[in-house]
Amino acid sequence: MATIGFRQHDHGQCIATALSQAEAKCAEQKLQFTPVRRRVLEILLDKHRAMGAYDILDILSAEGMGSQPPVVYRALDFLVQHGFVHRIERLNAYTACAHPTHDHVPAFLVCRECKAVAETETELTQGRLGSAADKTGFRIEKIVVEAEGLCPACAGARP
Amino acid sequence: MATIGFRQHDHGQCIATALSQAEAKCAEQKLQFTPVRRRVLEILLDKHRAMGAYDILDILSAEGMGSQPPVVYRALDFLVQHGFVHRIERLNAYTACAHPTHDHVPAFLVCRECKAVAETETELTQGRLGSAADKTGFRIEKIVVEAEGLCPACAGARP
DNA sequence: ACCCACGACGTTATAACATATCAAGCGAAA
DNA sequence: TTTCGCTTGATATGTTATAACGTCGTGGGT
Repeated sequence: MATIGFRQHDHGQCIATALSQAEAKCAEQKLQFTPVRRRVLEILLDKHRAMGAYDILDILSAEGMGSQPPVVYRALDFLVQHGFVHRIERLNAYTACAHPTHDHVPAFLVCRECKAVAETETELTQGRLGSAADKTGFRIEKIVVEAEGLCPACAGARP
Repeated sequence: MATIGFRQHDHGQCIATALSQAEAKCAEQKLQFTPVRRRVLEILLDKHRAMGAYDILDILSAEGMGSQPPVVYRALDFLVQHGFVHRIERLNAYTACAHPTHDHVPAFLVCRECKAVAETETELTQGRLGSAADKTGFRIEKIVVEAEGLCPACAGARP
């Protein structure tokens, strides 16, 4: 299941697995996997694409789970903080993590046409960025890598 | 002048140089380096840090150069498009390019405390991101690399 | 059993960032 | 001189995010 994205897969299974993994991790770390948090993760897994906070909020509020922005932002903060969800800076949007079972520096391929997002991982930290940080005494805590371009489908549609 | 940032330098000189380089490049490519565009670049060079569009707009409007958001966004679009300015996705902010004379994939070190920004360059495009793109048929057009952490000053202030 | 500290959630309001649209000015090309 | 293209002016609105404050429920210490 490496480099998931732009490909077919058993989606019901994929959602169920991810949800139960999240549940397990929360139990283990004594985190509260509350209904709102669970539902937000479920929505992101289900759509399997980057979604804006307000897109998610629309769904939540249609289901009577809170209709104000802070509700969804708090849930997203929690999910991001614990690695279940990543924020795509380029889109101001959020997407479920494709490999939540281990720590990693995620990297994204974002289609500028259809906004589809594929997640992969990157080594980095070394290389020029790391050495620039060392030289200047900068202490890196987090790295964002996002590539923008055309996904196969959109490139095919108008090549 | 590689990896400028978090360091002392002759700032007046640095601004003058960058401005005249921009001017030259615009002349060469028949681009209009209009007063608003010039002033926005100058402001970013002067502050030498990431600034929000509305921070810049405040300054512009105090000087009578247009007081509505589109004015500054249009200028920023122009400057970004031609490589004089970079957008920092992590901050929804903008910063003058540290090496505008050649094409490059910029990478940033962003201090989460004081929002200072240092620019460096990165190889990338190869490595796992490139190979993931190849595998899936994704066509990369642009890459964003941003590291968040603590700059020397802020790390020193509370270590 | 009590209470109280803490974390989550509800709600209002507002801040911050960005764009659509249409009209007007102005210089260069035809 | 007319026309074209690009820049700017101006209004309105859309989108993303957070501040601030109150309430509620749970679980630990007494």
